Amino acid sequence: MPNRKPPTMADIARVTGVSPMTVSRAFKGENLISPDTRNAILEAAESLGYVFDATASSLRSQKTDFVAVTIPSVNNANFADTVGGLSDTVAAHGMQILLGYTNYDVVEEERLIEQLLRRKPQAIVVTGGKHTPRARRLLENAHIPIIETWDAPGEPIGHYVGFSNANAVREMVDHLVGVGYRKIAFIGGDASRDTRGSDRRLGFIEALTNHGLDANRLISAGVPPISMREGAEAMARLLKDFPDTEAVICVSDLSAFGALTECQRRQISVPSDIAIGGFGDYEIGDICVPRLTTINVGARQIGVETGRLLLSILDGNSDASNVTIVPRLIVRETTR
Amino acid sequence: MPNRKPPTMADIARVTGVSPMTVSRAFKGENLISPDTRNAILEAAESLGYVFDATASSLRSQKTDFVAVTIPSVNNANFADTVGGLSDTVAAHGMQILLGYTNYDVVEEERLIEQLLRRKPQAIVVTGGKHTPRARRLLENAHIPIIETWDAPGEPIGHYVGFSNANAVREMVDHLVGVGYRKIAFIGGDASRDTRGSDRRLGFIEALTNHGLDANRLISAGVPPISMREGAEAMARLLKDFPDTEAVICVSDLSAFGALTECQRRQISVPSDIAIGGFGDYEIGDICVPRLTTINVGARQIGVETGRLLLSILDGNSDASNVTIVPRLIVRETTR
DNA sequence: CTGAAAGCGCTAACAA
DNA sequence: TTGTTAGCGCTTTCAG
Repeated sequence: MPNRKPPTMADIARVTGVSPMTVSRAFKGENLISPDTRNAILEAAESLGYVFDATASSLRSQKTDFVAVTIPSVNNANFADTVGGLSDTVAAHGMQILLGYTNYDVVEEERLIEQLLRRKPQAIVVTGGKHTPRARRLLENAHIPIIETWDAPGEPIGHYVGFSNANAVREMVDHLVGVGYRKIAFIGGDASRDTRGSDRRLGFIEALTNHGLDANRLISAGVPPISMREGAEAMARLLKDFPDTEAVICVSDLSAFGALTECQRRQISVPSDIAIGGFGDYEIGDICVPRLTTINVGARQIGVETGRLLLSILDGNSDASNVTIVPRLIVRETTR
Repeated sequence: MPNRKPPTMADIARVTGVSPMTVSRAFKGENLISPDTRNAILEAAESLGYVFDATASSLRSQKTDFVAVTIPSVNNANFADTVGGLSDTVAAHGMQILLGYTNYDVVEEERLIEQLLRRKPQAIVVTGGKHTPRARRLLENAHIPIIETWDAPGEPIGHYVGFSNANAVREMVDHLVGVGYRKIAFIGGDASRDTRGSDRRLGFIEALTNHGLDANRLISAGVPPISMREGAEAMARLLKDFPDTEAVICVSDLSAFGALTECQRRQISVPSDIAIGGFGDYEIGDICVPRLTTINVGARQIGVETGRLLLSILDGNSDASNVTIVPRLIVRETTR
């Protein structure tokens, strides 16, 4: 019958005839104790089925090697790419991501941040720059590096790795106007929840206004995140309410693809009858027929840069600087 | 100037004039101490900016409330749905997901499992039923509930919530043969890495053989996961190597959609010239034109059931039983 | 290169 | 309802 309790360093110490401290050193690194002792310890550990207890280590050393991360949704290729880039970058330094989903809701985000901070992460990465006052306070009081991503926040709490969603859309509007489109619409979600979506709509309105064009062709597709289906439904409404629309910008490639399918169902030709622009450069936009004009915001890059920034700060580089991502307009086949 | 060190329960105890134990009880629940004392403690905590230390709590109580989870890829809507369902289910009981990505590699999975076990999770959920011998041993020795998902493993380590990938594809083959298709192909990834993908290919071969049909139209689309683009490339190869193919089953909806776009680019009509079947019932398959015939495996349901099973086991229900998911064939427009 | 002592912040166990 | 004592398993610190 196997022992009820899992072995500890003390058990290994006893078996090997050394002190627990030596066992600890054996696990910590290569050159802290003699190679022979170390080998004996590691062998004993393996044969006892020892598993290092990160909880005890964390408590004593006050280092968890956790990085807390909040994203709006699990199921979004853009945020998944960011988390992937971040995870790969920090995992190389032995750090673990602690992930939570806000469901595009700042109240849920506050609850989540509180939960995550109890785990004593070494740093926290949040998506977006809008938080409840209490969430802001919690973050400020945590005394760990804080990185806001996917936004260039007006008042950053700590650092940020982001870009201006408004400017990105503005660039697309400028391009569309430049090639001759005048009656341009926007499909996005309800304004209140998704701040990045709102910023994109704002950029759209400002850009059209700057060109002296009407910015009243705004279709709300429901509560974020906007699905492909909601994009299709919004396109149906757009075609009904503003049948003379020449081009439409969608809040994401997913809704843009949905809008494209609606056109296909109605034998409306894209881009000759109507042009479509997306946002986010998802895989689908590069393969669908016709291929989607979109904006690449370097989702994975955001994660990688966030990881680098964070490691640099934790490394004592206190004047590590923010990263501003420059989104790239990618003109493909859904616009002329 | 603010205090350097964050406040502890001892600090709250001092301020409130009670013992640390009473403070601990105040955070634990409603009815352990008098309401007045509790309120005073919670107020003091808030004004001191206290944050509960889950690390210390975990060490002392030997309960981390972590659930470790390994999935092949961050960026896959099916696995994201599973994690979402699991996360929602266990979060209601105060548990936190600890997520890791194997990149479809059992060696990476082994490394990951070792890392995750150091955090002393209460349970571990792995995707798939194939592991390295050492990974198996680590899991068995962990003495926590183990749940294998997305597969009905031949030799389960602990519990499982899964289905037979082979049977699911078999069902689709039976349907296709039933409606008259005879020359049927399969597009999938390299056999070695993705065991679920291999099982699907196996099911394909067995089913065709059972019907007395040739099962030699096998196109390998590269290293898993197979992207939309790789699906398109595989379709191009299929059309070249086996131009008289009547129907093709793809290892996932993503590759199926890619295959569909390749047909669209070549003015090949689906399903009249060639039929396409997918796997996984991703959102895209329900909105693309024409809509994709596919198999729904209840990705989110797998997560929810896994969460329930796990909570039931942790609740002391030692004879909690495995869950076998029944995949549903969804016939839409890409097959006749 | 190795060891002894102490303690990280919390809570189990027992006592009042 | 509240308090006291001890200790979870590791590592910091200091000493050899």
